[in-house]
Amino acid sequence: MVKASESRYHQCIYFSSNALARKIEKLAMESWKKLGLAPSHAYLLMLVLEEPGVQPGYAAEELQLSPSTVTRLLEKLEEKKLVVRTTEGKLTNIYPTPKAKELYPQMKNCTREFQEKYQSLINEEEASRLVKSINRINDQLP
Amino acid sequence: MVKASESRYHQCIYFSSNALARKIEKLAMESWKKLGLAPSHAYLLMLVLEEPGVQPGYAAEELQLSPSTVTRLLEKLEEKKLVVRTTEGKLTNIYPTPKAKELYPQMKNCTREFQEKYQSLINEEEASRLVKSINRINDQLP
DNA sequence: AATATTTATTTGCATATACAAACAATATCT
DNA sequence: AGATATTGTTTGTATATGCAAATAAATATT
Repeated sequence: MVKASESRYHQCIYFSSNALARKIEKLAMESWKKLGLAPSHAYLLMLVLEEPGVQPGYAAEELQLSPSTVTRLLEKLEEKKLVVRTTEGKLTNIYPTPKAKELYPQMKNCTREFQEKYQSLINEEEASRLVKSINRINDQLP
Repeated sequence: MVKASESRYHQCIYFSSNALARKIEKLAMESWKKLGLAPSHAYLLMLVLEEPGVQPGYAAEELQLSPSTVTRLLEKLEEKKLVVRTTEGKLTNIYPTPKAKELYPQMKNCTREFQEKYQSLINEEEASRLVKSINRINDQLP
């Protein structure tokens, strides 16, 4: 693999940001694999575990995903019997199943493992600066 | 939209990097829309225009995409009569069509427009620092 | 109260991307 | 030269994601 800093597009945030996201995604996938969950599924499920009854729209905001993506993720989590949705009028509430509750401690472990994994690869201080900087810029973007 | 810095996952690089990539992708899409090209198609096509005869594997490295993704992008560009592939043995060369060559100046404009657009939204110096920092970390990741 | 507007969620459709396997050709080794 | 390994590309299949439209319910307006 050509180093990012050697690619002809190294100065372009389009490539840098995409490449970073894909690499981090892959790292996260490794950590969550043992539970058979993709990172996005896992984080959504953790949100549901931490706030039972949470609504899809709120989850979408928290996870910075579109509502439709959250619907799709929920379909998968429901198939796996990890959440149930109850609809009252126009509102939907999402609840974790007992199976999901049992999984929670292992999920916390995966989170920790992921943090450890990427902090072993990246200088911790630089990583933390980077995240702050990315967040600041995310807030400036539409 | 909840600010990135207010989301419960604001400290997690998984979310930050994904959110950034999606936002930048959207910004880039706007710039390229007028030519009917998605950003990844556009950058691949520019590479082909700048290095006629380039091979898919090399393009994949430059664009930091997998070879199979490049194949898929090329299929689309071929459908649009913007590139042709010639295969000799196991090697493939990609060439721009005259139609693509005509498009080149407009493509350069889109690139510039995209740069301007995101630099109007983000403090230029901070953006440049961010890109450098992202590249450094990309190089540290597997 | 009837109509119009807004809000929350889901669907239909489309794009982007990758892994693993399949091919296909070339290079290496013996 | 023949067997084996390596390399470059494409396919089959799967995941992730979003936009725009469709639904459906709640709220506001007249």
